[in-house]
Amino acid sequence: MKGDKRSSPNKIYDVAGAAGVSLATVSRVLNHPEKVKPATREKIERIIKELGYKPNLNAKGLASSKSTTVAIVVPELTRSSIAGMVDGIAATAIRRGYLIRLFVNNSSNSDNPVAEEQELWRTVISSGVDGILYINDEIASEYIDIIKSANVSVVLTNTVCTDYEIPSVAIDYKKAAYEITKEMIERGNKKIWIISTIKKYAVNDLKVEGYEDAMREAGLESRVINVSGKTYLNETSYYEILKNDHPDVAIVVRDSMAVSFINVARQLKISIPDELQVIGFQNTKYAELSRPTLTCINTPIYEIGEVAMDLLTDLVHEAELEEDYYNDLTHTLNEEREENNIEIHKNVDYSIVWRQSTK
Amino acid sequence: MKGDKRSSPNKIYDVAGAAGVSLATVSRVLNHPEKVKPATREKIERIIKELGYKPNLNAKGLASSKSTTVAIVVPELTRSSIAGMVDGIAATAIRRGYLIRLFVNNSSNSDNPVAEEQELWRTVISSGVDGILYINDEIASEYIDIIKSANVSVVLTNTVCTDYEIPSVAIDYKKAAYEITKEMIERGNKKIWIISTIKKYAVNDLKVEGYEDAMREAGLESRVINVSGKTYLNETSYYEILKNDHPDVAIVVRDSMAVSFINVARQLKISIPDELQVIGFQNTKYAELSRPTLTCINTPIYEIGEVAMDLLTDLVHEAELEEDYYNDLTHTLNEEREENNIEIHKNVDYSIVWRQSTK
DNA sequence: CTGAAAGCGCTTACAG
DNA sequence: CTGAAAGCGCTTACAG
Repeated sequence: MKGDKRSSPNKIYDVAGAAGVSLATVSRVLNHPEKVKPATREKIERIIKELGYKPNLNAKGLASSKSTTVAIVVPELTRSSIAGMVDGIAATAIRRGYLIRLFVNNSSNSDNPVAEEQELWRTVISSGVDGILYINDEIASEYIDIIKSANVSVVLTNTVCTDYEIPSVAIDYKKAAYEITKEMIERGNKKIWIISTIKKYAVNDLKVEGYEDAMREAGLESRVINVSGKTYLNETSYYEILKNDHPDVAIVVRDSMAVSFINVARQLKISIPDELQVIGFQNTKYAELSRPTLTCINTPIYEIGEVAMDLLTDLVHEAELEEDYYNDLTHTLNEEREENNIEIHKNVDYSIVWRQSTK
Repeated sequence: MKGDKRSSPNKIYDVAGAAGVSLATVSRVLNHPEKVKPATREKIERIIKELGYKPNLNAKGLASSKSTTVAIVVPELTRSSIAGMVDGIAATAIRRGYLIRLFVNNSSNSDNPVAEEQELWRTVISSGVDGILYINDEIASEYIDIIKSANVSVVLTNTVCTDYEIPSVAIDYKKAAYEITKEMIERGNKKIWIISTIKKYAVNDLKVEGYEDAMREAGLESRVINVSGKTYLNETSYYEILKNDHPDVAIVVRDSMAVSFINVARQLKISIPDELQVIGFQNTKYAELSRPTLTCINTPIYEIGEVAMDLLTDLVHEAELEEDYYNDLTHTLNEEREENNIEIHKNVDYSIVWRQSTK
């Protein structure tokens, strides 16, 4: 018969019994240790350790309506850069004592993406998390109302959104593209192209805008080329383009696409970086394994994850304090409420890694 | 004042009230619909939809001691192949109605890895999940006892383990290495090397074993070269090796390492595949972006994730049925219990993708 | 087929 | 500083 050796976990009652106190006191040691006499507290802490007691999260969540869990909503993890962001989030979550509930957002592959994603938001919100980190290219207005009417903090993580009220952490891709373009112009290059994706990604649009701004300022003509993100498709496009003409500099919105571009150029005997310089975005391992190695805008996605999780945690704590404040009727109505000083929009700095594909 | 527009979610009471039934009936519609009269059921289902009612998971979990949540324990997601596995798991989890709790296992970076990982296991188990998917290179015996004494199903996912009692889903790396080595021998190659990692990974040891078996069988001499997994370190090693000598075929345990190897060989004017053929494991995008493109053992990690989650779900259901059976005292003691027919060890097939790095 | 009621394991005002 | 007790939102025998 199964289950014989299966030990059922210790309850808070067991700890209380072993310590000779009531379960209320054990609970206090766990949640408000400052309210418990040090001697009692230390004894209970010792027993908790001895028994390996871990509170039942469902019970705790139900009683306190806090789950110490945040949701992460991501598109596929294999999508470049998502995994690194989640690693950053996870590391910070552990540090700040939160568990993670993972939702993979597959709505873009659905027949009815809007309905599916609204349903996803409802599922996420009702799953009882304290906060939500949303990662995507962009977020559509259809979901903003759902977010605002829900009683949870949300941080948009590297996700383009026009609504200023929703907290966000991002990289300023437009500025990055602007600056690298300007730098290449200052180095004497005039014929600079940008290579983006056929499929509209808000993030890539920003890069194109930054590029176009720099070109316009310098009185140079922009050329935006849109190709597939898939290697086996874009190589054909690259070939068609490069067999006739090539720029001095190509800025490519993803580094895997930049490596394909280099491969095709080399096949056509276009010398890199002498005749053609190539710059990618992201700085994944592709850049290092390419020959010549690829110069990149390094976008610190791990750090984005960390900053986003830190911000979310701060917002959750803030919301709890606020709730306590309004539940506490002892203060007078006109009493000054301490200001919320959390900056809800943060940018993480990018850097440039110069390698062999530029001169 | 914050919170004005925040709507508090509907409770099961609200649904019951709107439908004119007791909350027990609503709960039955949710959990045992066959026990409710169709007319009543349909009415309640309609109201649930109208109200957008979602049960509180903490309450549900507490009352039923089932969380419909599984834990995934992973090393860093950026580690090659992990993200793909998690995507496979997540897709299957949605299909089978489970939520995911994500734990990133950082114990290998700790001062006291064993203690830290034991603590992690306790945290995972006590978090009240119905099942656990554990992903790693291998699992040490220190944790097996914890697993066995816990009241949850665990599936080791692409993780080497010598204990036969713990369910697992994997790729037969040893067989894959054996077969590709044999194939290259049959094609007339004699000087075949395998390139593995300095750091011991159980998964890579299996590949080396398979290679060595095939070489021994053919009466050929094995040569195992261990280098760093990091591109900027292994390129130096490759250079030192290749400047003196090179094999007919190099089998490399990771495709990113194989691409580095190709890059160094080309730099030394060793012609690929004419003088040197290179084969990698995994078949990530690196293989496609390499020049020449890289022949690979394609290890279907997404499918591993799917199969593992399916197996876990089956085991969880099985455990529930079993529990019901033993709780139901109406059956006679000698009555035949239907046999558990779940195969707890599954292998997922690999394939070979032939590209330009072999002839 | 349905409802009243106990109970899941916690937290937290409240009273002392 | 501590304990008795109510309550969080569900599930599920039990009785009808």
